[in-house]
Amino acid sequence: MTVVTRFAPSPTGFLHIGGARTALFNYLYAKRHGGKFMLRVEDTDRKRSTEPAIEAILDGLRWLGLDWDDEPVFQFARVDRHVEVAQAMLASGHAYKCYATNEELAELRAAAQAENKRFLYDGRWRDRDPSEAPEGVKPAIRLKAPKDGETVITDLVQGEVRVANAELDDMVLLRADGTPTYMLAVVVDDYDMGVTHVIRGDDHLNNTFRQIQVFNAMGWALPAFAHIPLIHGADGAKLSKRHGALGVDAYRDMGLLPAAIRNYLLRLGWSHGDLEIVSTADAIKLFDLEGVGRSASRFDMAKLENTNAHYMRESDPKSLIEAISPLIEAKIDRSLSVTETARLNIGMASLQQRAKTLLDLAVSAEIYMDGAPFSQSPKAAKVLAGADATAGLAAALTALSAIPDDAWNEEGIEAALRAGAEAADLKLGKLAQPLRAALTGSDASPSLFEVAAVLGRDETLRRANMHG
RNA sequence: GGCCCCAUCGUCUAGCGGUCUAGGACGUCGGCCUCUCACGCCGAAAACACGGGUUCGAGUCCCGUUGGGGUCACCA
Repeated sequence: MTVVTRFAPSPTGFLHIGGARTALFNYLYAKRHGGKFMLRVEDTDRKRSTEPAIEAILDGLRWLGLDWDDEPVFQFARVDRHVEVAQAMLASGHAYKCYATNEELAELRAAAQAENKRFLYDGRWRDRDPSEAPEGVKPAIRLKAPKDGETVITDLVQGEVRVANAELDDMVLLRADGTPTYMLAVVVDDYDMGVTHVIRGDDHLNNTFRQIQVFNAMGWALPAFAHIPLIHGADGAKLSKRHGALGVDAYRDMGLLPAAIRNYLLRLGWSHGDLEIVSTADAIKLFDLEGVGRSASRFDMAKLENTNAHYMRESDPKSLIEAISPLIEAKIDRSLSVTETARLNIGMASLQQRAKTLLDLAVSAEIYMDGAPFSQSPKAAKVLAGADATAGLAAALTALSAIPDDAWNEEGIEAALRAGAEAADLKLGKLAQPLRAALTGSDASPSLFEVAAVLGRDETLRRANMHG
């Protein structure tokens, strides 16, 4: 049997981090088993579903590299089929028409609330003759759910979960206006799409009991279920929009790499011994549902950033330059010159060692722009204002000026600066820090010898002289 | 509140009855390296929620308590 998984977001907002992880797990599971990863847009709520949300979700998945197989299925386009199934259930006696009005239902709900009890539809039309139907009331169609016994979910993550059928009421399959409910639509779509493994957040666990009843009513084989724990915010509460849950686009804007997000999300709730760094290629070989934990986990930005820093270091310098060029251009308000790009090509390897995000990287790369440094950090200013800064800088300048053009490289610069320090009877740091402040406007940067080499003789001396 | 789920360092987790004086990672704090920063390396503090069982033996199995979470629509 070919594995078919699916990610089924409702397009009422952006793709948040929890959805991204659900998609990831579905993707990995399908790939692991050589199956298909499908996308289904659950847009049956016409009031809340929006086109921009659909785009945001699709873009988010694409950006994360979670490409789906086949065309996305739009649930709303399948209403006829959902209605057809509801009618079949009506015909087979697994469903019935319910003429209870909204007012009646509201009363029941209020009564239940007054007694501090949960509202359960009482099945008042379950066995009534249709001839008793009131005039002018359009019926909803409800599932004739089993009243006795229990419904059991055999979940690949949660184990066996059971509930007494008395706890479940006859849910609505088709609304009075003839539109299908989510509960009906999911089951029909999962069945029609040949979904073999339903991997979703465990906020759906309670829905699963009812969905199983629909599968049973239709005589359809059950897919395997795997309910993965939710991701909570740093405070332990559910990650909600009000709680600062962000769309994946926000993480992109923070300068995070998709590979890093995939790795972080994978490890959030899944483990394979002590493995921490797992590429997606490796994850496809290793991912299993047994490795998924059963308790909710908290989202930890610091660890995500650390993972991101790791992937930054591993990245191809060219791809990073491509990624940050637009950011730098926005900052300097012009295109990068050939010289500047050339400097980045040489300097990137060590810049990327130091950045946690693309944003950091773009800022650190500014030192290689013409006209930089664009600002001076307080610490750099302090270094330059120090008592021995002038002497150090002068010694550095003397040493630098004496370097012939053909020796202007990392080794040559280092040799000259070290010799200059010795000649002036100063520690290397006494020349290096003021020079660094002058060249970069900061007290921290890649190797000074490298920075000077990348900048070239003229630009280096120009910057150094501004403080000399 | 009913029902369901969960419970190891601050966080993510390893652990699937004895090898646990509980391991790894992030973070934190020291130190080394060193032209600064970062990387890297070395080291430290830091956890089995509680109470009962079962067992020769429990972080690991069972029950309860407590705590946390989810869910209770003619939303998805």
